[in-house]
Amino acid sequence: MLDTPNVDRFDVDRRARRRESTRREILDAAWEVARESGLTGVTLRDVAERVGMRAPSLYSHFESKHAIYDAMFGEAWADYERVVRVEGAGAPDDLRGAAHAMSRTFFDFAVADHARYQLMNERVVPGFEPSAESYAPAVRVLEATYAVAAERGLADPDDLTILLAIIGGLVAQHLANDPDGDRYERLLPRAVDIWADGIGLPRTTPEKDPA
Amino acid sequence: MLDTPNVDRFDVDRRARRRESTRREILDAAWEVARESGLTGVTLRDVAERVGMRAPSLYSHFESKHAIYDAMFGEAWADYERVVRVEGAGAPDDLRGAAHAMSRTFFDFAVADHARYQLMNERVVPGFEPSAESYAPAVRVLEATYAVAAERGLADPDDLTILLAIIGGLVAQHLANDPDGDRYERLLPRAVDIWADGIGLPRTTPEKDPA
DNA sequence: GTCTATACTGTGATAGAC
DNA sequence: GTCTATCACAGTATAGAC
Repeated sequence: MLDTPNVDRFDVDRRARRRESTRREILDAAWEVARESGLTGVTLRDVAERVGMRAPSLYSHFESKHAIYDAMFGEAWADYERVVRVEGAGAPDDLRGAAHAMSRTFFDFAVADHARYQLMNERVVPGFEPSAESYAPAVRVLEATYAVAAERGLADPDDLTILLAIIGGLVAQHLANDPDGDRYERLLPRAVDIWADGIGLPRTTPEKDPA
Repeated sequence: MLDTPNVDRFDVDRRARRRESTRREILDAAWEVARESGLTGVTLRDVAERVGMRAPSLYSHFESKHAIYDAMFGEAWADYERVVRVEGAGAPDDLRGAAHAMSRTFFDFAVADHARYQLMNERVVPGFEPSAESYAPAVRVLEATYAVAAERGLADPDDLTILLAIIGGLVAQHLANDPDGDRYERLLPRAVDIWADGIGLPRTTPEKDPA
């Protein structure tokens, strides 16, 4: 007795795939609710209803509400990582130009989905802290950003930290004070240039020959 | 009948004072809970218990939980306004020096009480928006800041907006990533100098004679 | 006006039947 | 896996004691 049941590999695959797709549906519904009702406006009952379930059934797929937030967090940063990889490919060789491109990319991504940005970068959900696994893409993006800057001749990594604070500060002001306007978006190029001037980068695209 | 009851002005005063002091006790308790359990960790039952009441009794003094947050919001900005007035009195005459002093003041005030900063400057409480009355001191502080900068020769007010974003960005990073450390505090002077250099302010305290 | 008791609705979460 | 039932806890509305 206690023999291996008659379940071949195909059944296991199918079951795993089905389970994955249910998780996907739940996450899609959660994103939908977050965009409509705000990040903290997400309720399990609302999410469950959109996938044709009762709230407790969600616990078959996620350990808790925070686990759903956690999966969303990882997804958001993975999405941003993809965007950075695509747009970063065509980034200018000079540090100032790269800073402009990077800040634009970040600002646009941030502003496109307020709830997503709050989840990624602000501490809006009371008890939530991302797991190491979900945090990984965020770390990768940051490390890649520092590497890109170093390649383009950034002397002090602290200066990049400051640039990131500048951009984050403008995004925060935008979301808090002028979410539908362009008051802070307009300041973005100026802010980046102030930073570039402030750390002594050359004004225009530098020529290749040093002599 | 229906004569004016025998209540003189003293009784009215005393009652008003008693009412005010009860409000004070409630607000103090609310601040206490906010510092201990986080801003969103404040519950009416917890606040009520600390002032020796039941939760519904708070409604005799505040219309709602948001009304308590609103009073706290106004109080926090009024406190900061007071700090700015005191420390601003001894502010340097040059714009760079004033920027350094101002950013220090703001950063220290922000970091001293995380819950207070979240209430003042981040959108952490789901449905809460400050009333016009509570918002007033915040507006006054901002206007005064722009005035101080203009007096010291700031050419473009947008540049001050950018400075404020820089400081706010550093505070946000501090609170999110290194609340007990000094990783971002250390960057503050450098960030302000980058800004000052970037908008073309002289390096040292300028001398009065232009020739 | 101030406070309490009670209760209503909605939340995340758990237990157990099917 | 999904359900129903239920729990503990939240904010808050209401009625009534004082």
